[in-house]
Amino acid sequence: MPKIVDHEQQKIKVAEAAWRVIRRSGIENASVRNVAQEAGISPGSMRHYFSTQAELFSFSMSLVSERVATRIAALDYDRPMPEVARDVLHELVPLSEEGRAEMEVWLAFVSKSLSEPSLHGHAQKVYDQLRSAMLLVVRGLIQYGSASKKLNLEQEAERMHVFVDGIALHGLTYPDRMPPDRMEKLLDEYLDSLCQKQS
Amino acid sequence: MPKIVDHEQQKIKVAEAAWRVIRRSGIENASVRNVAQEAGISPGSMRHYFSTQAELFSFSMSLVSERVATRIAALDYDRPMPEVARDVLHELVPLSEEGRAEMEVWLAFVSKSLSEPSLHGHAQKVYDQLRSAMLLVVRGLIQYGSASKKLNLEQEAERMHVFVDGIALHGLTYPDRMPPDRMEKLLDEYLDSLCQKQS
DNA sequence: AACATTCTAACACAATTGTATTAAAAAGAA
DNA sequence: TTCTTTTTAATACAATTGTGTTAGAATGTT
Repeated sequence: MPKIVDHEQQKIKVAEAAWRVIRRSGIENASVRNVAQEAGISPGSMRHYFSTQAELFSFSMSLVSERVATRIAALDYDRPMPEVARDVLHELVPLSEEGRAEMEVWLAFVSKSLSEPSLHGHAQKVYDQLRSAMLLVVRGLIQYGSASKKLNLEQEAERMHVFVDGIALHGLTYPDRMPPDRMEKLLDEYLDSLCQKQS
Repeated sequence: MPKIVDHEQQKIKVAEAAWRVIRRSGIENASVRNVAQEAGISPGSMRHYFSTQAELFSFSMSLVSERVATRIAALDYDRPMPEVARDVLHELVPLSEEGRAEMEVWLAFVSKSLSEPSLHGHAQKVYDQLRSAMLLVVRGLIQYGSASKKLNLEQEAERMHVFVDGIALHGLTYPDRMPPDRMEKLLDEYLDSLCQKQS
């Protein structure tokens, strides 16, 4: 039968090329041709994986959230909850170069989703997943006994969500003012304050 | 002499047209022609005010921050500090339709500034101005006596900055999950907690 | 009313865009 | 080796892009 190329693998390769173009030149320069060139294939060939630019964007956006979700799922949860919480939050903030790349691209897509209905659904889905993750973290801290049982779960999760995304945004857009060690410090102090509220 | 048109006023008119295009169709569709049409003038005529698209973007971005700054400066500061603080933070979050419009555009520009060096300087300048505003608020709350004198000024201002921008980001990108009344509640509770820390 | 100066509008240009079509190349199964 | 099917590459197309140029309209002063 035919030449067998891992179709999915190829799509990932192209999507990652799209990421690089978006980081380097902005999403408005992520044209079919530019992305294809970055991926090292011909534009006509790329159309075989993504018949439209919208598909490419949708897939590329999903791949970002999938990567982050995979990394979080791969964490070691067999540890004291405060440590786990710390690691989870660290994955949601651009501490490493890899995380930074993903989040720069993510911000570009979220920003585009404001005027691009086809991307809006995914942005919302990830938002809800993140909120669930925050809920798990807060609940875990309480059950573990390090945070007060009187905390309002949803309220505390919402605050955590807002705070973490605020840090991520600052880390992305003002890396000089908000370098990785500063983000870490803010997160650690935040978790400490959460755990030291009187039970 | 010549036909006298308020040059500055005209530039503002064009910039506001650019905002509308950006909100409606994204910054990648804010072409010279589209913006000119939205402004009700001819493209060639627009080039008289902005000889290049980069100039238009730079001016439009600055106009956003200027508007917000003006509104904050126009607040009544002759009141108890907690009230003033509340009003200041409320201006930094998309509570009204006008505020929402400005911040959607602002996010588009900040996102673009990641890959557009010509916009990056302004984003950074506004960041520093915001941080100063946060410092003023925190200092004010402490001097007024509603917040503890033991608070670390810079640290508390940084937290406030992160928290407020997180709320703004959520309000922008997920207005269903984070409607205005929820933002207000988060801000109010945050200020309350700040003021109730033991002195 | 005539003039000087600014603004306007239309067109031109090469470059790039998304999408489509089509013929050649590649590669595993027979 | 031969064949079947997928992947590739090249080209085409109309539309849109940013930026220039240029001739004409508008307007307030003299």
